[in-house]
Amino acid sequence: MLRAGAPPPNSFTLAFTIKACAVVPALGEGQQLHSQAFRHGLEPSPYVQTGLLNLYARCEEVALARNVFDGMIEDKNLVAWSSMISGYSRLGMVNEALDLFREMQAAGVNPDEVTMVSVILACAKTGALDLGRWVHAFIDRKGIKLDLELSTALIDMYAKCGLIERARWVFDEMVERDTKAWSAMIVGLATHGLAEDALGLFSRMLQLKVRPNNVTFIGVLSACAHNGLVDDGRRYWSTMQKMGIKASLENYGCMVDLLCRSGLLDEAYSFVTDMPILPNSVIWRNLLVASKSSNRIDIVELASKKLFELEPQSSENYVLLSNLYASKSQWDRVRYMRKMMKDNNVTVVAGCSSVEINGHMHKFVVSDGSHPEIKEIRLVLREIADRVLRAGHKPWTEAVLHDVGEEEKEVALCEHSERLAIAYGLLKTKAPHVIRVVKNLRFCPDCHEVTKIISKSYDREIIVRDRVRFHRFIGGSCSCKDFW
DNA sequence: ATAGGGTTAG
Repeated sequence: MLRAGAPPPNSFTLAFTIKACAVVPALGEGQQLHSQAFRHGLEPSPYVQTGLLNLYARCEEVALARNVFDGMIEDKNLVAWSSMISGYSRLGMVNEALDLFREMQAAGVNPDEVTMVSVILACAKTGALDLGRWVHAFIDRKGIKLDLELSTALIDMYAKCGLIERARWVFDEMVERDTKAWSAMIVGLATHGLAEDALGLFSRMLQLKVRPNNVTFIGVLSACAHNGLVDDGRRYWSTMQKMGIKASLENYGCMVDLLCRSGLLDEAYSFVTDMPILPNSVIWRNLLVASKSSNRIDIVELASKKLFELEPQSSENYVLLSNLYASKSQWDRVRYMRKMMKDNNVTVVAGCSSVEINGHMHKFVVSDGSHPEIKEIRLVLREIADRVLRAGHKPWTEAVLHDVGEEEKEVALCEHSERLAIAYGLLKTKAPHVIRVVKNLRFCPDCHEVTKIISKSYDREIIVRDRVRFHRFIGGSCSCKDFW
């Protein structure tokens, strides 16, 4: 790396090259620079250290980052704390991020705008609304300035946590807005199914001569897709080309989604086959789901073939196809999918739910017995079942899986991840507390119904929601309407 | 002369 006879690096040259590796990001090259720092005795330089810390954080190597962080024995500065927090946030490790944030203040270091962006990001990523709101209040209380980046992060956080009106409020308060700020707001409105607002905002953006980018168009196109605006969507697609914005894979994905939801399967199919770039698994999956209720066996076969080529290890695809065949009573094919899973050593990854309690996110997966308080949780679960039954409702939803054994089925039914999270929430809070559960996968209308009963019976407001989707589905590909 | 931050489909 370093030529013979070249002048030795100093803390300046090293810091710059490390930063270059961080922005790429290039882990291997960065690590070579790390050993150079050792060799030339430049390790103690705070600039080199924070550079390395940030490099590892951006490479999602949080353990390596932590190593550097812990090695900074002298006073850790604000930049080091912020970098470490952002490393946790990037990985969605919201508890670690917030614990560190608290630790930082205990150490007498005052956070600034940059620190707060990372903290807000962690809340956005995990859907931790109570925490997010607390962090926003903290920002106000400390008089931290809502600059362009922090405002954009707040808009995104509120939108992802379901408070679109708060997101709008932050947006309206901004004195200066760039493409990213507009995009965050437009995407947020689109996820909430507010097409009219999203598209209205987009035209205001154009009026004000702010140039949109491909992310802005993700918002615009998905707004159309969520609301069945096929013609508008097509028009915006050509607008995008006319503006000289190169469509990204995500933009193509939005168009496929638009056509699929509107029941235009043929058109979606030729759109995919005519794409100038290779479609990814999201696109093939969308097409597969859309062709579920059609007679287009050819599309089903091609899409599943592509899916298994692209993601042979993803259980999602096997389950999807297995359920598709089951819905058509093609049991031999269902069995074949099961066999394929076994042969390829694919295991089902369970969905998970989290619940916010006293500033921490507690995560649960289906049938997870590893929680230290699982005994108490199970007692609450039993009590819930009794109360729901007394209210005249079946306590558990029917299994979606088709050939699990009876015993296995019993467990799967009783210990839905969101049910565990609700039970824990009931255990840890007193009426009339709001229990907020975030589910990583979509939950079924039946769960919604049961949740209402639990809510009433325990005098607690219980909100179970999907992590990021807030719109109501329309069109042929999805039918789940009950989100809240 | 050096360091940490925001928008991305289903």
